[in-house]
Formats: sequence, C-alpha cells, structure tokens
Amino acid sequence: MPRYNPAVVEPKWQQYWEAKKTFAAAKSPVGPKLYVLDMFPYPSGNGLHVGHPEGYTATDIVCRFERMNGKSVLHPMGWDAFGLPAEQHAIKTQQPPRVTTEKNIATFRRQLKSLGFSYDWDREVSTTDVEYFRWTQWIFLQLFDTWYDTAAKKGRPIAELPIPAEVSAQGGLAVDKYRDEHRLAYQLEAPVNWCPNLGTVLANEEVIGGVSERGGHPVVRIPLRQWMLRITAYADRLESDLEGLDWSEGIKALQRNWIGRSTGAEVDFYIGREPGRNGKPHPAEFKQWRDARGASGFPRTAGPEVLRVFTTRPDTLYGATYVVVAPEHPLVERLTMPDRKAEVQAYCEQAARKSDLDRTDLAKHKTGVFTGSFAANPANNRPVPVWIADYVLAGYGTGAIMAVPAHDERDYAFAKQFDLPIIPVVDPGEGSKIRAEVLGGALCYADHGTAMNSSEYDGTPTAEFKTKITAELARRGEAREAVNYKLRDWLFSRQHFWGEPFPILHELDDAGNPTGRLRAIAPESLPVNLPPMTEFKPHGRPEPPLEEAPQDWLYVTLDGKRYKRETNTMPQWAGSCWYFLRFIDPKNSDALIDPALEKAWMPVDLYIGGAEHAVLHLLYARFWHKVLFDRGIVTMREPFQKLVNQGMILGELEITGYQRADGSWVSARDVKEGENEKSLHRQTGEELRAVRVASADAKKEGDSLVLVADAAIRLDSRAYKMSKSRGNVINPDDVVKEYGADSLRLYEMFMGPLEATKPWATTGVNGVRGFLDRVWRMIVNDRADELEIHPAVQAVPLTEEQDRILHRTIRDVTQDIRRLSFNTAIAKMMEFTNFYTGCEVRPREAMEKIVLLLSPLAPHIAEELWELLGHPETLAYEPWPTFDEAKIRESTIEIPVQILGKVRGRIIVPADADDAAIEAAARADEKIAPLLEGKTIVKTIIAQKRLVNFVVK
RNA sequence: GCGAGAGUGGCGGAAUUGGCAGACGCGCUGGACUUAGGAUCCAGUACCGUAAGGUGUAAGGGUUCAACUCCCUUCUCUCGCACCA
Repeated sequence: MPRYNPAVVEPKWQQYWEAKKTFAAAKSPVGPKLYVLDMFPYPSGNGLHVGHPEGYTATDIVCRFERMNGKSVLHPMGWDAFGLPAEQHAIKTQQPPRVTTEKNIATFRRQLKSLGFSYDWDREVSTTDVEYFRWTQWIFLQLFDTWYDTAAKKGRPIAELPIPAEVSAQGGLAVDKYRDEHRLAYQLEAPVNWCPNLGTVLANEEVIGGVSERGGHPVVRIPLRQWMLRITAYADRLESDLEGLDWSEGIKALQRNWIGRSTGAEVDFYIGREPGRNGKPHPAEFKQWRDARGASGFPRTAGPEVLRVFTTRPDTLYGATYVVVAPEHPLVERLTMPDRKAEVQAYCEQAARKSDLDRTDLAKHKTGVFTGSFAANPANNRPVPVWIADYVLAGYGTGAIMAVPAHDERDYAFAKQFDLPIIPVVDPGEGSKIRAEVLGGALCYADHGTAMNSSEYDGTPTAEFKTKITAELARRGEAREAVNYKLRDWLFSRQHFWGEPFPILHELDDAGNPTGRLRAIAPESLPVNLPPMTEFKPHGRPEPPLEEAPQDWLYVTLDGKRYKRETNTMPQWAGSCWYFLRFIDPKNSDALIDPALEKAWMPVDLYIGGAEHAVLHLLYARFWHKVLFDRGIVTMREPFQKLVNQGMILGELEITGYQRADGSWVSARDVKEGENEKSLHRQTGEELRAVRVASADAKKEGDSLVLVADAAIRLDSRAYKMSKSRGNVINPDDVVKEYGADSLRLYEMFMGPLEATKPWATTGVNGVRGFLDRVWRMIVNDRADELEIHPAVQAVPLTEEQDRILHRTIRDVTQDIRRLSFNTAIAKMMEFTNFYTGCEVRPREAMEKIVLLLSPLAPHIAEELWELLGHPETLAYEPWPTFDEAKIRESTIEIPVQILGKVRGRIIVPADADDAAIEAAARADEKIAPLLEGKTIVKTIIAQKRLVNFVVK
C-alpha cells in the first residue's frame, strides 16, 4: 500500500536537491532578480525552535514561487555565531568556544536541511569564520577612517577632516587627537557592570536589581575604556530614510521612537564665571555679557559662564522658575556655594551609586539639592535658583534643563516636593475644564494654548510663540534652534573572548606604557585572528580576557615601534550588520563584495525575522550600510526594502485553576499576581497553587471559563511563551518525525497571519497532515501494491465546473502568496481538494496544476507527485500556472435580496443581467413579492450585482 | 504614563473598495464501512427557539439603504519604550 510516507519522500528529495544543486543561485541574476533574506539565527545549544521555521518557511514559499515565475532568486543562510553562551560554556567545561559553536551549527544545519528549505548552501557563512570577520574588521577600519561632515551630511575620509589652525599649531600629537575625536569609531571611558565575585563584566540584562543574574553577587558600575560608534551622527538620516521603505508602520514607529528626534531650542542662562553676592550673577558683568552676546551671536559650545539648557518648549521660558542640572554636570562644582558643598557632594555620590534602573524606578519620588547659586532667565533677566537632581539625565540634551513646573509633569512634581514657585504661562483656553486649576497653579498643563504672564507675548498661540521667542533670543545671541535625539552612540566593545578582535594597535613607549596614539592595522594585513587560548576562566580584573592572551599575539612590533593589541572584542551585533552583503559574494578574498554584484543583487527585496530585532539589529545594520554608502562601497542608501516581522509562536493553550494548600478551589477572579509570578489570594493574600485543568473539566459560561464541577470557580485560559521551565517547548525534530516536514511547514503557515502571535496546537498539525494525505490519495492509487496514479486521474478535458474551480484556485492562491497570506492560500487548496476528491474523473491537467500550486508550501510531496505524474525533472523551475478570468465567470449568479438590510430571499439570474433585470427578478421572487405587497418602495439599491436591497415604508 | 497592535463560534482563524458574518482547519455530535480504529467516507455543528422567527463580530453611541469594516467614548489583552525636558 503506497501510503503517503514523508519519512521516505522527504529525505529522497532533499538528497536530490542537494546532489543536483537545484537551488544554487547564479553568480549574477539572469533576468529580474529577487533577494529574499531570513534573519540568520544564533546557533544555540538548544537547536532549532519552532519559531525559526515560521519565517523561514514564509521566505522559502516566496522564493520557490518566484523561481517558478522566472525570477533569479538569491536565498542564502548563515550563522550569527559569536555570542555569550559559547563563552560561558567554555568557562564551565574548558571546551573552546569554536568547538561548541561548530557543533551547534552542525545541528542547526541538519535541522534546516530536514525542513527542505531552498537555500543556496554554497553561500553559507558564519560570522565566526576568520575569512568572514576579516571583512567585519575591514568595515571597522572604514568606520575608524571616517568622520561625519555635518554640513555635507555625509561620512568622509578622516584625511579630509579640516584641522583648525590652533590645533595644527600644537603639533602632530594634537592633530592625531583631534582626528581621533572625530572618527565614527572613537574611544571613551564609559561605565560597565563589574562583578568582583564573578570576576567579569556583565551585560545590562545580566544584572537584575543591582546584583548578578547568576549567583546574585553585587555589581558595581566602574568606568572602563570603551569603543563607541558615532551612530548619532546618522540619526537624522536613519529617521528620514525610513520613509521610502516598505516596512510596517509599527516597526517604523518603533525605530523613530528609539531615535527620538525632538526639536526645540538651546538657551543660555547666565551664571557668571564666579558666583556673585548671594550666589546671584553680578549685574554689571551680566549686562556686559549680554552686550557681548548681542555682538558675537550664540557660540557653538557653551562657556563656563552660562548654563546651556535644551527645551522643546521655549514658549514657556517666562514660566521657568528654576534650573536643574544633572549630578554629573561639569559645572556642578562652580555652581555649588561653599555652604552647600557637603550636601551637594553627598547627593552626587549617592546618585553615582544608583544604576540607571534605580533612578527611573524611583521616579515617583523626586530627589534633589539646591546649589545655592542662581542663573539669569534670559526672558526677563530674573535670577532663578539652580538645583541638582537626578531626574535630569546627563546624557541627554545639555544635561541641564529650565524647569517650568506649571507645564511639565516632572518639574511640577519636583516643585511641589521642594516648594518652588509655579507660574502658569500657557492658558489652556476658555473651553478647558481644568483652566481654573491650571491658572491657579494647582494643576500641570503640558499641552498647547495661548501665552500669558509672558509680557509682550501674552495671547500668542504656543506654536507661534515658540518660533518668535527662539528667533528673538537667537538675535540676541542667547539661544538657537536645536535638535536632540534619544539615540545614544553605540557602545561597541565587549570584555569577552568570543568576538571579533579590533584591528587596532596601541602604541607603547619605551617603558611599555600606552602613549595614547592609535594605529590601525593595514587592511591588507587583515584578518586579526583570535589567539589560541588554553584558559577560559576569568582572570579577575575588569579588563577583557584577551589581556591574558599569549604575549606573541598581544605585542606587535611594526616599523620599529612596539604596540599592544586592542583586547576588547566587538559585540555580537557586528557580524549581523553586513552579512547580507557577504551572501552576494561569499568567497571573495579580494574585497568585501564585488561592486558589480552588489549593484546587481542589492537591495534585499524581502527580509523576514522576529520582532525582537525590530530596533537594534535593523538600526545598526542600516547605520553601517549608510557609512559604506558614504564611502562608496555600496550603492544603496538602505539595505532592506521590504521587511516583515513574523509573530511569535506560543505554547499550547493552557487552562489554569487555582487551589489553596488544602486543595480547595479559588475562582480566578479572586487571584492576583504577586512577585516572581506567584499567585496570591486577592483578599487573604495566601499563596495559591496554579494547576493545569484538562479542557474536558472546563466549560464556557457567559464570558468566562469555569470548572464543570463547580461553575462558581472561574479559570484562566491563555497561551504562554515557550520556555524550558514551563515545559511547553515544541521541538521541530519531533514534529518532522511524527508528521513530516511538509506538515510542519504547512501547519506553521496555516496557523494564522504571518505577523500575528499565535498559540501552537499539535492537533492542528494533524489536521494539515490529513490534508496532505487527501492530496496524496486524490492522485495516488492507495489500493495498488506499487506506487501508481489513481485510476480516476485521466487525460481528459475538464468539465466547465472543474475548469472554473481550477482557475479560481490558481487565481486565489497566486494572489494570496503575493500578499504573504499563506493561511488563506492553503484554505483555497483544501477547497480544491475537497471538490476534486469527490470527482469520479480527475483530469490530469488539474492534478498537475494543483501539484505545482502546492509545491512552494509543501515541496517534498509535490516533487514526489510531480514525478509520479510523469515528469523526471524537478518542478522547481516549472512555469507557475496561469488562470483565465473568463473561465472563472459563471453563467448564472446568485444574488441575495434584502428588505431593509435583512436578507429575505435569493434570486438566480444570468451573469450578464443588467440592474433592471435583477430588480425585476427580485420583485418577482416568491419569497420577496409577498413581503413587498402593500409597502411603498422608497429606494432600491443594486450593489455591483452582488446584492439587492429594497428600502420600504 | 507614552507609542504600536489586537479583541469575531468550544479553539486557530476567514471576510479586495462598507454589500449574504463565521471560508478553511481543529474539536464535537450522528451515521456508513469495519474484528478493531488515533484509518477512511458521509451529514451536522454561532447563539436562543420544537418551529416560525429572533439575536449576534469586546461594551456603548453615531454616520449609512447597508457597518467586523468608517467616526466618537469606554473596557480588556499583547508588545515596545519609560524622568529623553
């Protein structure tokens, strides 16, 4: 009995494709090209997750579909294989990360191949391949060699950086330093999470509540020399270039949000070089300063005699009743009056100890300290007190703000806390319910309105006022328009072993100490390989593990000078920033990519991956790509034309009930969530046990799910993220073994829309397997002893109905695949199969067409049936079936007839009937006619031959 | 708090521009064939009602001949960001 047996069929075709190199892409596209890319996976030790094949199947369907439509398809796969787990494994077991990584890659490769994806495996790359990261390092050298010309809005070679005369006058070292400060890759002392007990530096996500995730050891923030990438220089372009991309608005919004552009003004508040009497600026000096500013204009950088603030609401300047600087602000010392010194110092130290998280968590309760000094509000020249508070972030804007408590929630809370004056300067308008409270200073109002308490500007609408006052202050040299971004420069170094080494050398003096001069490795001397290491245990200092590398790696002598290698490594993001370029020309040893091939294949036409990379990976990759564009290495502004995020696949739906310790039930309504996901009784607070309830023991009552045994006990029903600890992880290998790869692929596509989050249901896999079984039996004679065509399949013409259904199916499936609406495409093919299975005679032509339609989604069974139908070659390049709209049209159509919007009958009319004929038929219908009797027809609507509606009285 | 997305049968989900709500699948019920079935085939399956009929797309309101779809208000859930001035 030749039953459908994927365990035989699938390996057979996988071997065929591999042996014949069916899916090897041409070096350059022949005819129209299509570059379809999956976000390449991190090959973790756990193997493939069912989430991976979701996106991979979607791209595979598109690729197979478009090959049949004559496109030259590039569809590669590789590995994002640097990463912490391999290093942690090495620390535990002494097994080198490369060994673990390669083992994991082998597992992933085997699993992906078992799912029949049509990758061009000849192009496989791993970020950990030395020949790959050679070019990652090469790109770093480009970043190092580039400065951002803000006037030209373009990255340019560092050699073209204009050197100010006063810098060149100071000599070569000063020039070098000046250049280093302007490179896109630069060094900075930045705080890291140092855990003395573990002897290692931790990533932010490894620190929870001030202690290490592993072991719960204390973590302190210490400054360490780091490499930074100047992504902020590209913030504007990263935002504005989103516009032309075919990405969902949601993802664009996420990126815009992350970049966080806000426009406003920088305003200088005069403080004087030295504090005057009572901490207030000296009036005479202040006047002098104002006159000078009027002449000189607004300087690029603020001197120590002013506090420069950034505001998006310059219109509220008259309401700025105090100024706040961050505890890290460079002028803290100058601002602090002698009698406040102890208090200020204590406050700043305390703030330094808090992590970023602590600072924001305690947002409700504002803290701060008065410096004792005052700054002059440029709107009215009045002195306002200067405070220090950690609600102002040092890293954003200028690290100082003008506080307008009447119109900013945070300033309002702070003013209330410390009893500072609140002056309303924006009138919400007479229509506003809260106007009286706002004008009385009892409520904060952050929206637009009209100006008040703002001298000659009173009555000006907010938007107009903003530009007016900014222009006026700019004229006086006290402010300028300014743009700020939430986006920060990218901390690009990690204190890990398992990452790309930086191609940078630090010059040493005769005593072996760094001189501060950097030397980039010559591009032709790349790659800088990782040194062989025998010991992976942390050496106990915050410096990177490569500090313990063998001396002959660590120290280099070039041109008679001694250098020490950079021992930081790059973050995991680095390799994934450009892998899509390497896939185009993976074996090129002379260049990152052949420019002709880049031009031919880029951009990526379709990029599918998880939403977890919606911000960082995409932003970083776009940034690198723009730098490469500026430097003439690539020709496209943007790498990813169309982006789709597949939704998460959750575990099976779970019904949960709650029990007390004695086993008695508690209704879910009385359960609240405590810490660590513990369930607590809402009233008594006692801890409850969450137990899984079988679906047979639950029933729906009204809107809620209750116990069959006791309808008073409500239950929770939801699907959870798959996780080892919950024990709801589905292993794709098991599904392939039990149902076959085609069933897994088909099920994941049938679950629902690609972008939706959906729960797994194994019964659903069984369902699509049933469909494949039916397709098989529609074509294969399952009663014969040998594999042979079903006797019902005959080389005869199609009946009119068969033809109509065939052509309709071709049309719908084609459209649905184009829209990435695979669930409905599958439904249409199920309808086809249900119909044709019922036919005594199944024309061969129809069978061949359905096999072709099915082949992108379930390629193995399709190839097998295609072969059985007498085609010795793969169907991968068969032309995609076409349809004839004329054949889909029916000779008669059924039209529902409504009276007052309710369906009361149906009529059958010739397809070419005009509106008058349709109306006549509707009036004459035996169900409709009696209902119309005695009524006045006010209006008759005949909608596109799809519906008739009588409006009667 | 801000931003994005979603809410349709017992479940996953369908429904070009507003035009027959519930395609397709799971599950369930009944039947056929069977020694047997987790195989296969047939029929039924939103809810209330014996029926005629009525009611239904988170809740409420609106626009329209006609609303899952458009507008307003509210609620719930998911995801992201979170003192960004």
